[in-house]
Amino acid sequence: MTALEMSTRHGETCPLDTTLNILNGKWKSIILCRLMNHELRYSELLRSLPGCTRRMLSLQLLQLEHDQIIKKEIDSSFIPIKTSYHLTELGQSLVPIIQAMDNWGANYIKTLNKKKSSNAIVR
Amino acid sequence: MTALEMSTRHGETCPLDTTLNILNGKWKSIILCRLMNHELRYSELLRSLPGCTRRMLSLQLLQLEHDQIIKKEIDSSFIPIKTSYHLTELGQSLVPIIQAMDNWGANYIKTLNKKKSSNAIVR
DNA sequence: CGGGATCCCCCCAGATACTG
DNA sequence: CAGTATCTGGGGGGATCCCG
Repeated sequence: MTALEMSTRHGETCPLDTTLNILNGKWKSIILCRLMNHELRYSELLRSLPGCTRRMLSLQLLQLEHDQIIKKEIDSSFIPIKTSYHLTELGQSLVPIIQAMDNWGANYIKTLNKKKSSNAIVR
Repeated sequence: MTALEMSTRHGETCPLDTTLNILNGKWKSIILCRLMNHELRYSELLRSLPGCTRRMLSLQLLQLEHDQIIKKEIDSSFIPIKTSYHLTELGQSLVPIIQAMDNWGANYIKTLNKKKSSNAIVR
């Protein structure tokens, strides 16, 4: 089921939910981070995601592909075959949002840490 | 467990993950949408979220509160007591991101629909 | 190398009942 | 009114094996 179908099955479509459904997934956001600058092969992605199983990587990649955020390229002229993944145009258009969320997250973390240390002083 | 703790327990902290952990949750995004413009009471929120159980609403509100995105106000001078929820400053700072994600989602949906109809013509 | 199929466990969330 | 407590099942995800 695509992110779009997920967010439209309840009657009214909430575009925000569609976006979150696309990014929602244990490894999707970090996968997109990895693919932001250059394409990567399956095994390269796997190695760059400590703790991610092959099953999970495949599932997450499949969903991102169904949502047309990434595209798979297969080079079967060699054995063993090589596959690589890269962002589609739609995926590229998501990059600014991802960066904005990353920036916001960094600021959020800083703010919380600041609060914590000032609380420590009060104590 | 807060969104920050969730995203830091694996060693390296990914701010993007922190942000997504905050928004990640079946009802959180739509709750934030409801609270974007004005505070709301618990029962008002519940009524504005068809399909959301009281249990789920309580859990989601609790998490958003722990992440310091929203704040609960209790007026116990009356019986029955009245509680209301509103965005914190941190929560307010998230609004532009939410709107950007909403806009992107709307465009995404349009793009997919356009593709689908052009495919229909080809067929 | 790059997956898919299968089994299985645990946790999330729904239903229901109770409370200050 | 504004929540908690308890029980329960269904699905997400890990482990393992298989395949082109």
